[in-house]
Amino acid sequence: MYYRTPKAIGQAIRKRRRALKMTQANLARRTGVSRQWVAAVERGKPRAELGLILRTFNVLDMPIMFGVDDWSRRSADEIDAAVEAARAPRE
Amino acid sequence: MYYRTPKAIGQAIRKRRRALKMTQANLARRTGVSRQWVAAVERGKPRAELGLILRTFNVLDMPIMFGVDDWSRRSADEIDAAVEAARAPRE
DNA sequence: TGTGTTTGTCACCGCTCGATAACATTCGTC
DNA sequence: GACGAATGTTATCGAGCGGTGACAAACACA
Repeated sequence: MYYRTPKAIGQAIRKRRRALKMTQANLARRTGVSRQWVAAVERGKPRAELGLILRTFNVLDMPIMFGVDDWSRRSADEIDAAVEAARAPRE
Repeated sequence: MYYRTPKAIGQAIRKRRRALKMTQANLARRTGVSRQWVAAVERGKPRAELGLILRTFNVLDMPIMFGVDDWSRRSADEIDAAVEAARAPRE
């Protein structure tokens, strides 16, 4: 399972948080961010800070790793199309 | 291999970009960001936007997945200590 | 060495971030 | 339904983002 969008990241965070029986406020306190920030991120906030996201991952014990697709079999146009499809407005 | 800090993320992006024989300018154009942004992120910029980071991952075909540690075997204090150790100043 | 490319860094600007505080809404349980 | 907890949402504020343009340093190669 790969995660390519802020929305997917947010859903993963929420799922993991609930699995650990933590509230947003609890997670926020441990991470060192506001409760509102957690709420926004779980709902897919696209412009959240990378550093805070990573700290959230650490608190939830969900470190990331990379899966690498076979680049050589894809054309530049295919890549551009995939990127465009994954691109969301900044809202 | 897990990636827990902005610096580790930046190094992974640079390594992958070079493996694909792309310049920063080339990657920036495909991702839809400035060349300066790519340079800063590769050097570990902690407050970069999540959405732009994910678009960079997509362009480089390095989608992320999560490894999950065994939460039940770790105490809250251990988690707090690990988080504190991983926490970097915003610079 | 000389030339072009790639990367690092800076100032400026418009815009949004995240924290805080407050209030509304939904959820869970009785 | 009633109650408290959890979550969603908004306004305000200081601070920093990312884009642009510019310049210098580092690098590659003939």
